[in-house]
Amino acid sequence: MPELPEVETVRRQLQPWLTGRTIAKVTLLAPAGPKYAGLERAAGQSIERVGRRGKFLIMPLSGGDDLVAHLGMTGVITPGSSGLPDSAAKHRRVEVHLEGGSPNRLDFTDPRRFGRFLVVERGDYSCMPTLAALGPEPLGPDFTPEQLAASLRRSDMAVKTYLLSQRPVAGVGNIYADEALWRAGVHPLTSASLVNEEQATALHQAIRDVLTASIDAQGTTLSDYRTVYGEQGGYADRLDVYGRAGAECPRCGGQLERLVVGQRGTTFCPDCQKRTAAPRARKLAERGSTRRSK
DNA sequence: CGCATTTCCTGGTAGC
DNA sequence: TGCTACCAGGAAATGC
Repeated sequence: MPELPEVETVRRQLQPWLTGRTIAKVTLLAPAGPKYAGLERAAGQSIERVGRRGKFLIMPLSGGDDLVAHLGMTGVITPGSSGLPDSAAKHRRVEVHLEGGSPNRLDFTDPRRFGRFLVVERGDYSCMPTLAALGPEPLGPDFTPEQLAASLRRSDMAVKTYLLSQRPVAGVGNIYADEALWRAGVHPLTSASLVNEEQATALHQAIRDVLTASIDAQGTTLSDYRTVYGEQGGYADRLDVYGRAGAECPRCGGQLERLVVGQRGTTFCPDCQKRTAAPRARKLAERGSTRRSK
C-alpha cells in the first residue's frame, strides 16, 4: 500500500525522466469518471516537474494545469509496461504518450481501481478534499513537535484514526501509523487530545524516523507496490509491528496483538503502548470490531 | 460542520 | 478442482 515513502520513491524516479517532457496525448483505458477527469487537457502541455504532497504525486504542467496521481492501494506507474507481469495488462488504466525519445510512454496500472489519475486547474483540489486539507509534510520544516501537539489537542478521535485522516500530518497510512505509534509507545486507541506533550514529541520523531528509514529502503512492498523500474521496496523486512500480530515485540519480547481501529487492522504491543484513558475511543472500537454480520 | 459509516474494487486464500 | 465467502484498505460519498 503506497504511503509517503513509496510515493516519494516513485517521485524521485519519475523526476529525471519526465521533467521537461511534452505530453503528446493521453489514452484512457478505464471507464471515464471523476478518478480520471480532465486527461484530454494534458495533450500539448509539458511537465515542469514531479512533485509530491503526502501520498499525492503532483506534476505542474506548462499550460497552467496539474497532473495529479494517487496510487491508491495497487496503483503502479511504469515506463510502458516494462517490469510488469503480463497479467497486469488488463488493469492498465491510463497511457501517457510523450513526444521525443524513449521511453516515451508512461503507464498507470491499477487492478483495484482505488487510485486516481487526473488533470485539474493548477492548485484547484476541490475534487480531492483530503489533498485540499492536507497537513504539513512530515519531513518538511512545518512539521514540528509543537505543531503536532497542537493539532492532536483539537481532536477526540483515536490517535491512529486521526493520523490516517491526513490532517495532523501528510502521508502516514496504516503501515507507518502502526510503526510510529509503536516506536513512540503510544496506544493507537488513545484519544488524540489526551496525547501529552512528551508523547507528541516522541511521535513526531518516530514519524520522521520511520518514514526516512523506509525511503532509504525504497519503501515497503507487501504485495503490489513496485518502484517505477519494477523493484520491490526493501522495508518490509524491517517492519517492527505491522502485520506481525502474535509475534514477539522487538523491544520487550511480549506478544504483539491485533485490533481494529477505525475499520483498519492494527498491530501494537500491549506492554509498550499503554493507553492513558480513552473511554470514547474504546466504545467506538468495540462497535467497529463487533460489526461482523454481513 | 464534523465525525462515523459505507462504498468502491479484485486478487489471494481458507474452507469445503 | 472448483466453488463460495471473506479479507485487505485510501479517500470520497453519504448519513446523521
